[in-house]
Order: sequence, then structure tokens, then C-alpha cells
Amino acid sequence: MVSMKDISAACGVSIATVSKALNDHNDIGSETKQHIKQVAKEMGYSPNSAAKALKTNRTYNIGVLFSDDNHSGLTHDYFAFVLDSFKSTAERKGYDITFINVSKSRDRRMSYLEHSRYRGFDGVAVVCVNFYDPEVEELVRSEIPVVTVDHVFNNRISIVSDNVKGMRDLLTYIYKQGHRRVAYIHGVDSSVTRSRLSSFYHTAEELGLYVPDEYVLEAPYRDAAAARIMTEKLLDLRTPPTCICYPDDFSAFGGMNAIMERGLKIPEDVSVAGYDGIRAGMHIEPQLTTIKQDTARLGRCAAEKLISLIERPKTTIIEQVVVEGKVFEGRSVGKR
Amino acid sequence: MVSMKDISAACGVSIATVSKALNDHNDIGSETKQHIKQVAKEMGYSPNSAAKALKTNRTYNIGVLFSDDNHSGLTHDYFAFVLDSFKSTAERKGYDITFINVSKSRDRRMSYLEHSRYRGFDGVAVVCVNFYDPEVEELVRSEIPVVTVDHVFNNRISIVSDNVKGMRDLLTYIYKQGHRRVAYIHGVDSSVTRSRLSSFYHTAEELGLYVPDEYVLEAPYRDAAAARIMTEKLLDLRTPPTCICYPDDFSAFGGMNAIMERGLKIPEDVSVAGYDGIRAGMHIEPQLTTIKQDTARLGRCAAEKLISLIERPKTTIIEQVVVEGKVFEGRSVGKR
DNA sequence: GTAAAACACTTAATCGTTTTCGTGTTTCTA
DNA sequence: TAGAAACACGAAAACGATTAAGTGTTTTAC
Repeated sequence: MVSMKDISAACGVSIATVSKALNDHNDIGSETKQHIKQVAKEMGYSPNSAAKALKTNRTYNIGVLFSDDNHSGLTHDYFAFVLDSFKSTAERKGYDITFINVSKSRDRRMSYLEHSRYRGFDGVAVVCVNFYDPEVEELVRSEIPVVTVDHVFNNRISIVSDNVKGMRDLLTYIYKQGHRRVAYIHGVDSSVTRSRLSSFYHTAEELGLYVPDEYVLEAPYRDAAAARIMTEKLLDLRTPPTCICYPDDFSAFGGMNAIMERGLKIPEDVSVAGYDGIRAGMHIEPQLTTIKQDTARLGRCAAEKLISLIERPKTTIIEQVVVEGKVFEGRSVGKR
Repeated sequence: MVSMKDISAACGVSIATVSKALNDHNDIGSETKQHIKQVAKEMGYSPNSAAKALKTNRTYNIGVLFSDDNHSGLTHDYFAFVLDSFKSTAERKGYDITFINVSKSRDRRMSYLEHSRYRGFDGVAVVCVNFYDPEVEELVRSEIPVVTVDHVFNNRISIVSDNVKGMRDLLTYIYKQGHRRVAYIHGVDSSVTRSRLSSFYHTAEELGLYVPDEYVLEAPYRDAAAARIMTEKLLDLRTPPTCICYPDDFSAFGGMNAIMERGLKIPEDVSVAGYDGIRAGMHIEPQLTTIKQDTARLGRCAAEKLISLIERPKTTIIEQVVVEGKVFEGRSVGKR
């Protein structure tokens, strides 16, 4: 590995001069500078991020905390899309991204914060984790710049999808299609769930839609099997709903299967709505009506905000950025 | 940030002693060692990976090259699963993973190899990229330990799914269900495609299955729209196939839609088989018959092999590890 | 023509670790 | 009891970069 020392020797100048030449400082003569750059290229100089980081305290590396209770991890469609967008935005701005370890390593495990300090991340993005984990708390409250996605912490930047508007739009759409008996299987408790649920109730009231208690059930996110069971409960009611909303598209798939297995038709007998707008939903029969999240924007916003916070901490506004999704009109919600 | 220097001052010993104590060297007295560790904990010592890396030339960081022509990136279901497994295996063994930049950064872009050297990756995994990219070549031929997934390079370790056996098993299953007119829409040229295609022909011959040329078409991977078009071509033939195999599950979704839109029933009129076994396939109607790849094993193997190559270069066998998938019997391939 | 300013480098300290040699005590060994 | 091990620790160099301060030379200004 050829270092600045080698170049300085080859060029007959000091290491400092090499450093400055390569970094385009303006107290180096232009022909010296050109020559040094030339030689560096010829010798195949490769900079050493560790040395640079040690000296400058900047790594141009962003940590990403990415995991959840179900251990869906990277295979979580919605968050994978967000992460993908986050990644390319960060890369375009000159940052690399490294995952913050979530599994216990060979020897003593580090906490998220310890790990972040160890790697010297310039900033951290928290996505798709259990936000009530004390280690997450510790990380978020630390001195390291942080953005969170889909969860609001006090006095931190967060990027959240507009669950209130999303649920309102979805329910309104369903209502306009003529449905008057709408059930909602919501996810387990979290800020996302709470936003959607209260929006559901609030919108129902606005629309003059009566929602009996037995129409509102809970199931874990992305658990097709659980959604099945809940769906069957709903279908067993004396007056079953004409439309069922699910916590996410995957759950909707599970629900659809339960419905079809009873010989019922979608959307003729029962309508179904998902949430998230994952790709597979477009390809199934009938095409799933859902809220299409703007994952590209979520990821991009998160990266931009975080990098802004890193590079211009004073002028970066600490705020919650809300990203709207929109109703994707498939064919799983029919007219009544 | 409290460093070894701070601890050495607090304990009245030299920095060297602190380093050795914390690293459990055995030329430090046990009570001194205990005391130093104690103080380190109390003072909230946080180690600095950059300094350590600079000195030891080991980062415990693995680079992952992950991208493709379609820019599916992280949202590529099959590879996301592989990566997820890779990630958790690596983490369990004490390695972090960092993405190798694929987009051009703000200033001059680094090549994959330059980037890897810059970050000092102990090793690199190459997944889901265009393997004919000269930059990939450069990286693979370099001094850095490398494993590749689903592509074989000369004299490098690679983990490949058993496409020959997979295709054979799938076609054999289809044959046993009574199909005699089987079409295959294969992916674009790559080592994976070639294995599957030759296995398809070979197996057909073994089975005594005649495959007319017009039954074999090409479409890009994971392109539902292209699969639609090809499917329609097949359905327009004077003797259309009774079963269509697709390059992957997503393409199969596209094909299924084309079939259903013609009012044909799956599997009564036309049967459909996918490849990969992504989650969504389980949830659609009819459930997709496909080859379920062992993504967990692929990722785990890749990580284990790479880490072995890093830690024990001499004793690690350079080989192609083949991971078998198996037929997932859904309901999209019917009996004839 | 001379002091000051501008220019083009160099020196040397520093970031936080690791690790090779010492070196001074203590404990065996014969 | 003298010499050799064994033990417990320290000094200092090194990893590869950055940067403040210093130095000698040339240009500028009046």
C-alpha cells in the first residue's frame, strides 16, 4: 500500500506538502501540485481512511440501525426500499453506510452507542427497530447526530410518513366506494399504529361511519398467519364487515387467502385494503388497494437531513418531516 | 471521548499497560488488570477503531458490493434475503458490514477496489452486480479476500445456488404432473441463466420431452412487464404450452396476470412455475410453485467462507460451494 | 532601496493504539 | 546463595495522515 510517505520520497518534498497538494490547499505551487498528483496516480497511491479519521475525527461513515422484533431485517419490503433510497442519497453525498451490529458478537457485545462511538460514525439513522429498547434510547439521546424514521423522539429529527392523512384518505376512499361496514385490523402498539388508529376513528366520525368495537382488532405487523385468524373472526360475526383494512400489505395477503378459502369473492363479497404499497401487491389478483408510501422520499429526506445535521449543525432545523403517501387504487376494494 | 491515555493517567500506569490489560495480555498482573478494566468502565472508555485499524491493519469490517443493472439494489427480494443472512453471520463473528459505494460521489468517484482499500476492508463480498463490469474484475483479481455469490470467477471462492439441480427438479416435477408442452422464459445471459437453461434442455432430453424453439424465450430478470409480453407470445402460438417456467417469481406474477386477463385459469388452462421462492409467492392465488432457494444458507456460507479466508488464508479451500434449493409445491402447476 | 507582504515549503506535534524491547523485582533452582 | 527464570511493567517507535507555526525566498509597495 503506497502512502504519502512514499510519494514524498519519490517527489523529494515533505509529507506535509504531499498532503496539501492532494487536498488542493492553496499554499502549494501549481506545478509542484500537479507533479505530486501525477506521481501519486502513477504510484497507485491509496488514501487511508483510518489515518484520516484518526486525525480529523470525521469518518464520512453513517451508521444504520436496522432491525425489528420479527427479525425481518433487510427483508422488510417497506424498510428495504427506504434504506435503499437512504443509501444512494448518502453515497451521492460522499458518505458510506455501515450497519450497527444488532446480534451479539463473538466476545462481549457493544451497545449501539458504544458501537457507534467505536466506529466513529459521523451520524446515525435509526430505522425499523424497537424504539422502546433502552439501548436505542441511549443512542438517540447521545451526542451523535441522529435521525429516526417513523418514530418521533423528543428534540430529534425524524422522518415520518403521514399516517394520519394516509388513513384518512384510505378510509374516505373506501367510504366513497359505498362501504358502511369497515373493519380495521391494526398493528401492535407504536407511534405509527396510534396515528393510524386515531385517524381511522376520527375519519369515521367525520364521515358518520359507525365502527363497532368488534370491527377493530390487533395483529402483529407483517404476519400473514395472524391476519388470517383475525380475518376469520371478522367473517364469523353476525354482521361481518364489507371491507377490511389491514396493518400492511403482507397481512392483507393473509387476509385475502382466508377470505377466498371460504369461497368468498374479493371484492364482490368482501373488500380488502392494505398499507405500504409493496411491489407484490401490484401483481396479485385482485390487485391490492393500499396506501403507497413514498419510500424514495422517506429515505432521501432522512439522508439529507442527517447529513445536513452533521455538516451544518447550527443551521439545521430540528423537526419532524412528514412524507405523504397516496391511495393506490387497485381492484380489491369494490363498489357497493 | 475518553482514551487509554486518560485511563493510564487515572491509574498511574503507562498507556502500554492499559492497552495490554484491556486486551488481556498475560504479562500484566491480575489485580492491575482488574483495576484498569474497572476504571475503564467507570470512566466510560470507548475504543477507537480507526487507531486500532491504523496500527493493526485489520478493520473487522467487510465490504459488500451490492447493486445491479436494474438498480433494484436492496429491494431485490432474493438478494436481500441472502444479504440479511450474510449480515447476521458476519456480525455474530465480530465483523461489521459496509456497502461499497456504487453511485458516483460528490467529487471524484473511487473504483470499487480503491474504495475497498481506502476503507481497509478485511474482505469483500460481491453480490448481485454486473459481473462483467471491469471494476468488478479489478476488485476480484486484487489482493483483497473476496467471495462472490452466484457467479464463478477463476480461482476465487464463490457460493452458488444449484441451478442445474434446481431446474432439473422443477422440470421433472412438472413432467410428473403430466405436462408435455413446457415453455421456458429464461433470464438474460449470465452464468446463472446458462446453468438453468442447459439443465432445462438436458433434463427435457432425459425425460423425452420435446421442446420446440418457440417455447424458449428470453426476458430480463424481475421484469413483470416483459414477462407479460413473452407470455402473450406463447399463448398466441397455434399449440401453446400447458406450463410456463419463468426466470423468477416476479416475472411469474407478470405472466400470471397476462394469463388471467385472457380469461384463462391457472392451473386448469395454463400452469405456471417461478424461481426463487420469494415470500409474496406464498400468498398469491394460486400459490406459486417455484424453486425455493436456501437464501439463509447462501448468505451464511458466503460469510463463513469469507471470514475463514480472512482469518486462515492458508487453510481455506478455494472452491465453489453449491447450495441446493428445493421445489416448493404450490398450486400453480396442476395435474394433466 | 528597503521594509513588508506574499509565496512555497518544511518541521514537528498530534490523533489513539499496538508491540517490541528493555529493565527492575521477585522467585526458583541447584 | 549465586545465577537463572519468571514476572510485571515502562519507554518509545510506529501506523498514515493533518495542520499550526515557522522559515527562507521572492515580489510588492512606497
